[in-house]
Amino acid sequence: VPTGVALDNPRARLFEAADQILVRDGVSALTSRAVTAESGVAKGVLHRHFTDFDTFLLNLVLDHLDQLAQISQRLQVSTGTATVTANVTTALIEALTPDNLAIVTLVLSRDTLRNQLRETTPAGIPLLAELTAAVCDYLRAEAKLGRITSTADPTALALNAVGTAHLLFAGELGATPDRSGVEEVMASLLVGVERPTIS
Amino acid sequence: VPTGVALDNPRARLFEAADQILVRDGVSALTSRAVTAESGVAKGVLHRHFTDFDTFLLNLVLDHLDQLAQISQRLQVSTGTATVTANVTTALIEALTPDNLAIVTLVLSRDTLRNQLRETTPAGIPLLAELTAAVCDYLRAEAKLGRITSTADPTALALNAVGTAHLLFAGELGATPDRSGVEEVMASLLVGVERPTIS
Amino acid sequence: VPTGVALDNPRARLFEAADQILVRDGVSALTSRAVTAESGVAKGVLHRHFTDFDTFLLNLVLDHLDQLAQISQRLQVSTGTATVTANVTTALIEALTPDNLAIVTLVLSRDTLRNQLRETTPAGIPLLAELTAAVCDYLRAEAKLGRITSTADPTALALNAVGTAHLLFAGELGATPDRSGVEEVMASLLVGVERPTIS
Amino acid sequence: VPTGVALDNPRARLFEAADQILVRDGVSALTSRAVTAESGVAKGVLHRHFTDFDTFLLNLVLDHLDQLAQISQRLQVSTGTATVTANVTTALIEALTPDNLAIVTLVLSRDTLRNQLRETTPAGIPLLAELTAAVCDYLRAEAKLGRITSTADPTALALNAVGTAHLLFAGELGATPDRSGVEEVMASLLVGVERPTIS
DNA sequence: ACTGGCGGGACACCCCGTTCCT
DNA sequence: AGGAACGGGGTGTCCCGCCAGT
Repeated sequence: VPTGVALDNPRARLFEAADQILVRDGVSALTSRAVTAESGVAKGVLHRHFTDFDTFLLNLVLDHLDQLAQISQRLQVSTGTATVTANVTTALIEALTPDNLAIVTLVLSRDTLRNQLRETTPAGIPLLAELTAAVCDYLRAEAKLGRITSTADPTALALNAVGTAHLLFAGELGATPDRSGVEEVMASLLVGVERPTIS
Repeated sequence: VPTGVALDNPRARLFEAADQILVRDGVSALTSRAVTAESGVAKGVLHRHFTDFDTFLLNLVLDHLDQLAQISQRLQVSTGTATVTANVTTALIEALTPDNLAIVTLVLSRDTLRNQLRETTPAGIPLLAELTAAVCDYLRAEAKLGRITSTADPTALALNAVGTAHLLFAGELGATPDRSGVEEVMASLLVGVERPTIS
Repeated sequence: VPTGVALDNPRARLFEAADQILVRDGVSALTSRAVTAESGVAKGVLHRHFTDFDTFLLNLVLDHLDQLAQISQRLQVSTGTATVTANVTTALIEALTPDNLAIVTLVLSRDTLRNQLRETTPAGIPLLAELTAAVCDYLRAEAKLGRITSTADPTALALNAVGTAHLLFAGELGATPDRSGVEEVMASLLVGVERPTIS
Repeated sequence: VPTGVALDNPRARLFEAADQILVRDGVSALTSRAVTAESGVAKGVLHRHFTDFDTFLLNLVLDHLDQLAQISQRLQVSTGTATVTANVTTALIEALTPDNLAIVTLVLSRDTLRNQLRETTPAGIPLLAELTAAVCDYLRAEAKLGRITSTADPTALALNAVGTAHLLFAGELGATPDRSGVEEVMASLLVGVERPTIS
């Protein structure tokens, strides 16, 4: 049943559909047909808005990178508030959603995709590298405020936090672990580093 | 083209070929044809030794799990020798080879494979979960010897070490990072935990 | 791009565009999109003036049949003038233009189109059958005038003339053969049939 | 139901299937899938034996050209036997089968195909041009035997015979016209040219 | 036991005819 | 009138599993 109406933000719709497929059926189920079928649009729509399916995937990752940038910004803004452990925990939970974890797996499993992302993420695993950098920046800011000890290495701590969280979150299948457990792990990570805020 | 000649240990040859393909071309290139072609063998050979390509992949992972078990054992044996940092570093470098990292990605990208591995690895990411458990056991043993503080949480430390190392190793593409860098990161992880050995 | 302006005789414009496409790019290039694009018109215009693309094609052929009817009439009017060979040659050259030859190929390659034309052309190949009938009528008229021998079979001669000319013209690709060559062939065909005009 | 047995002359099977499709369903129905389905063969078989579907079509035409060459040879061999009219009629009926007529239409409707055939058939319509040449050669041979008048132009006569026959045969849809009718037309064509054989 | 062709399915990409909102 | 979308189809390609020969 052909309709002459222009779709409302087709890119976003396709991205959303791709996310649902990734989380529900895994990376191997993410085909162009599956995306268009999931979003209830014609096959040609994808190729009208993206030159290639590979290009679509690349933009899908970039879209998630944009969302991650917003989380990073919120983390940065939270500097000096609450506790360092809480702030980092919040950011990790927000960042390592099933969507984003699936995106990470997608990038890892598609070499061409990863190669294309070498421009935005020259080193490390896309998304995780950016997240690590954001946590690192945040810790550096907290260090300036004196909320973590100056002897702590922000780079190592960030790598640590993200690596641990990734292992933790990716281990569960689809289900996000509850906040208290994550916070506990993060606290043990930052023990001896975080200073109690003096009020 | 000779026929009828029995191959010498075809399973090992196929596994080796699969590893080479994984490291060289990525998980998406690991097809049954690629495996048989890489090992210079007819397509039918794979199906004579494995009922299914999925079964082949499962056994490939199990093969790597066996190798990992040997590394774990060596780690356990090293208890009390050298330094904790050095021992953990050695184990991580031995365990997180490009081969094994590719196997991890392979498992993550193939849902059926991961589901089949739920029997051997009920929680966590296959290979990484086993590695974490091994490190945890090792740290517990060191704690008994008093080489790490009794207040340290071996589970959290192990998760930490493996998560960090995975992020570090998987970030590089194919190239293993040099030992000194890894040892540094592990040292910062174990700072305040590892006690200097009293001689 | 002005909108709302009624096109000047859109049917003729579309037909003309179709002819250009046929001659330039061949029958396989004659799609609805090509026609509207060639005539610089929106895709919907074609369907506003024709219920169907098949209907458009049918009317395209009928349009050429109309033009052919005018040629036939001119041939009939020429009875008694000049020479029979010259008159037939003129009609064939006028009729078997690259446009019309492409239309013949179009009809031959589209079964539905040919079936629809069974009403106007019950037997033979559309356009060629009509042309043959016209030549036949003309020859009969000349026979009445005594300009060709009464023993000649006009039907066979007409079939002959058109068949030969079709082979000759369709062999060239786009280029119409020069008149002298065609006249020569027609003369050899009518040798022993055409009587020299007694003045 | 896969069978490991190598197909018996797959090219011939595919050609035969293509012919059946052409005659039954027309040129527009001749797709690669239709060919493999008609011959009861897997899709990949066509691409295993031909690099391209276009290449397949080219070879299909060349195959028919080969068959035509055999007919031409039989015509040449018949020189001096029976009557010229009978021999030409036989050749035309054998050559202008529904198969070959469909092939002619196929070539006319596919520009790329025709362009590729410019090497074998530089001028004229493929198959018809070769047939015309064969008839011309035959007539020349008969002229040497004195069975047709030396004043007759073999080239024009051949063009005439083939053009007329093509019009006649292609006018019928699928059904070959009966021999007597064709022979009558050919006789009228050769009247005044063929000399009665003196016994 | 190994070899190599086949069956069948899926996928990306592309084109076509058509509808219909803006 | 213009242009986006739609559904269907076609091609080339890949991949896995299978099995008759060798």
